[in-house]
Amino acid sequence: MDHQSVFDVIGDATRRRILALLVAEGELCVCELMAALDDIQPKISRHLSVIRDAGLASVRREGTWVFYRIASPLPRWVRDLLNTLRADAVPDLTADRARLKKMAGRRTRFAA
Amino acid sequence: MDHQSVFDVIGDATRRRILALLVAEGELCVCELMAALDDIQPKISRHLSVIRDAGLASVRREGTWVFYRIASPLPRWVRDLLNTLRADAVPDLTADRARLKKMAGRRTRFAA
DNA sequence: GACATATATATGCATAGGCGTATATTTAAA
DNA sequence: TTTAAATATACGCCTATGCATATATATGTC
Repeated sequence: MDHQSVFDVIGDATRRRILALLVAEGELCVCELMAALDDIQPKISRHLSVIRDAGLASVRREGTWVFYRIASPLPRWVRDLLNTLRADAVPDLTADRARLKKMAGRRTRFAA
Repeated sequence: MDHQSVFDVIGDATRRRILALLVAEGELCVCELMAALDDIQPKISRHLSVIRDAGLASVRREGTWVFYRIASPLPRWVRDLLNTLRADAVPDLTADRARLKKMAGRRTRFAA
């Protein structure tokens, strides 16, 4: 676990929004993150790869969907750092969670 | 308190070393930080101005010396963030504190 | 005022990193 | 095996930022 790369990850606002959502919601797929952040797919995907390469998230594939979650276990200082990414530290988080909740047809394949 | 500028501050390794020292030691002047980090004055000074401009440190002048300390009060999330800058998150901290302790003629003017 | 100490800032350079667009890959279904 | 959906990557562009060096600005002493 490289220290600088961890701080590089949380230095970007989009990545903080993603991490804050993963901390708050657990596992999310790329399309859910697109809906929550209201942003385009390549951007979300590229930031996710940065997060993953730093060892902060792990990936699980299910069909065409790819689910990301906070990696575990993590060093204590990294967990502490991620736990600071609450709504006061990431102001977009509240709106992002609201958009996620309203996401049309969310995980319909599971329901079917 | 601008969120991005706070994360910009802690994104730099030198600034994390400075902040970690201020959290651990309290008030320090520029020359003490130069000794602790074993680095040149303009570099330390420039990083200190970034830290100060972000509202994370406050300044007190005493003769030719300028002392920096962690600003107060700070929003909870900022305090939480700064409190993660312990020795596990800032590996240089231990060596930096050791150099500070050994600093020749530290604060002789106070002793005199 | 002249000088020394401590600190701050300006300048030019080099590099890193984020963005949008386009395209590639993977998986499932028909 | 063609098609569609979901995700990943490549490319060129632009900006931001850190660095070293040089210089400027206090502050105190003689």
